[in-house]
Amino acid sequence: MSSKATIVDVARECNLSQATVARVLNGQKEIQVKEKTRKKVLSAARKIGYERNILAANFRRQKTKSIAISIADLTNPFFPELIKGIQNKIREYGYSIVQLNNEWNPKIEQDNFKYMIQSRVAGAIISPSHPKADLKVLERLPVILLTNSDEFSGYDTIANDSKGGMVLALERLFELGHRNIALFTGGSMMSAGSSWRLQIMKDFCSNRNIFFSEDLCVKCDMSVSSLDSFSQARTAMRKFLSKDTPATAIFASNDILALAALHVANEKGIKVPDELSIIGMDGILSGEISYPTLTTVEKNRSQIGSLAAKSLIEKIEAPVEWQTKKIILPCKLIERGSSGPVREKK
Amino acid sequence: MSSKATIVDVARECNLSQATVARVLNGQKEIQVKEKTRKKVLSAARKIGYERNILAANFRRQKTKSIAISIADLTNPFFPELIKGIQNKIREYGYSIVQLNNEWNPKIEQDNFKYMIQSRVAGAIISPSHPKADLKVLERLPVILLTNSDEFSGYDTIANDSKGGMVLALERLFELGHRNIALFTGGSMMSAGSSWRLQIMKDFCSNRNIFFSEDLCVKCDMSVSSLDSFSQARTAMRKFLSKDTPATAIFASNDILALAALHVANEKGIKVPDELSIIGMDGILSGEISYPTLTTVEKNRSQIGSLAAKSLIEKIEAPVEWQTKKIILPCKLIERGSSGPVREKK
DNA sequence: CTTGATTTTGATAACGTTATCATTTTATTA
DNA sequence: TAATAAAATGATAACGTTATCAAAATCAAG
Repeated sequence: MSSKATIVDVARECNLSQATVARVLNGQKEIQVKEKTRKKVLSAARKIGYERNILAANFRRQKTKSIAISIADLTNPFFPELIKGIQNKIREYGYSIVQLNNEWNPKIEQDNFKYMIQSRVAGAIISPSHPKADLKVLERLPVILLTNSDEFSGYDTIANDSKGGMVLALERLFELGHRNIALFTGGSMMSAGSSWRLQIMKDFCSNRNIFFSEDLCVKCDMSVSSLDSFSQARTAMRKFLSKDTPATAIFASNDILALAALHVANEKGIKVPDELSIIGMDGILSGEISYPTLTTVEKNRSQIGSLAAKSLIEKIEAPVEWQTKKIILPCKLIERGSSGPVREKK
Repeated sequence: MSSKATIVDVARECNLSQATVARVLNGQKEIQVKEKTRKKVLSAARKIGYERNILAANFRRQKTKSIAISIADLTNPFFPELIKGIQNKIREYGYSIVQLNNEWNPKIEQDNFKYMIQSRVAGAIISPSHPKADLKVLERLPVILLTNSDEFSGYDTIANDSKGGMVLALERLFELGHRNIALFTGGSMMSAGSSWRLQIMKDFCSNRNIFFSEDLCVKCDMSVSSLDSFSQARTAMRKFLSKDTPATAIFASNDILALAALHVANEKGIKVPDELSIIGMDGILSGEISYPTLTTVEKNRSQIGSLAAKSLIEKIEAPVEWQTKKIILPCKLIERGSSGPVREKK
């Protein structure tokens, strides 16, 4: 006697039609059934151990209460909190998460898209693994993209205002008296590169009339593994320091790079922040427990997740036409131990 | 003309029975159909844009190709890599992941268990959120637990040999000349506490005939948030140092605690590892990028995930009786920058 | 060519729910 | 109380696949 009891069994047990039983057990709104019969049904259901067969329900409705999350790599510190934000939001609405990772492999990503369609997920939240990810397959599926790339016009997107965030950090460093600011960037998988960051840097420096040279701009190879990136950034930092640069501050385009710079500074006995200020970007855990703790431009991943989930569910359940939305969230500067006022170099 | 084409449509298109079409399109082994008809079916399917309806297939079979992962908190650095390991393994077998988090809330955990049953997942990998988690609902579901708690006899379990790992660290410290080793433990959600660690410590010290006192044993409150735990552990470390302890080394039962100790040591100008060796446990990313990098007893989470997935799939697809397995994986000592030979204190 | 074995194909009944009507019961009003 | 409206329940047809068995086609051997 496994969990085989069906709605029909319950109906037989309580002498009611299966339609009525269905209304009580799986009906949307609690309307349209008498309290007395409801009780009768519920007790019968409990008695014979009825468990709803979601498979049958999904099949009949031709849709599920699942939403797919497609990301490249869960071990990227960016994602877990994001997914947590999504999870907490969708739980309220009774949806569950199908987790799809692609390890930066476009082929796997494509397969995952196809799977979403075939398995009739209700919608998807996608962090495209490369700027030209092919979303054609997903035509009719409600989708929210986690990106601010221009490549995806016509899609709903949510992302942080990285440009604004960068300016936030630069302005703060300026305020603290820094006039020689280095820029560490990593050409990531997603962004076509670091060109826009360089542009912002140039603009910023010329606006404030402060020194800038290409020497202050360090390009680090970003790998798919945080650890490899860290190691490569350390090498870049060592090389940078060997040039005896006049920089009193570093802005790094992500926390891993910033922590690498911090690590080498510690190694070389350079006092942070007294001799060198470092600001990163993202707000990962490691930056909160490093020594000193890392000042960073935080991207509120939990909030992004939560908003993405909310938008997606609205889109899924929207009765009428949906207006494409592009949400850009401001970043927040979190000042911790790695930044401070500039000090004269002896 | 949405993705409505069914197997019947394909059958009509190519003048074959739907049974034959089904055999070609969704049949398990490629046997039992002529090459000529196979071609005919495939081209017809492509022509009218047939997409398999997994919902219908799942319903008919009364089972899915999904496996559930139930954990407490995805932002715990322990889990992402674990899930990655699972994901990579199950992809080979065509399964997908339903991700269920419970935020340490037993009620949510229980709901998640129920959902697993109702949605007919093929199996589940569960990290119980507390030692007495109620698994009765899951009776007939193939399940692998990620725990080495004794509470779950009769279940398949996989976990690292934490006890052996701890001894590994202690022995190494002894080898390096340390004779005053402090123990930092955090009463976690799962383990009934740190009592067994204390016991191992006592045994170890008495075996080697080295000094031990309760003063060398520091209990830190572990919170659900890594950051809170970190902060509480820092307080504990400061208090510990204020007692001017003779300890030349610290073994911490997890990396967050170890990093907190390291952080305070840096703060106080205590040279690690010259004046103080610190060894943690887990092998989280933050320990690889801290300054100095953290020596730790690594739990290979990716391997655990991969093994759990493999076991689970074997169990799911096992035609006959399944023998309950309890797998305990050895830990590995990763020596990095925070440990070294003892040095005479002046 | 026949016969029998084997491979390939066809016809059709589930799976358990939800949705759509039709029907009955109850409530409301004149 | 009759007539009507409203609420509650019942009967039943899908949804698209897979599984089972029966039928037809092909092959092998005498």
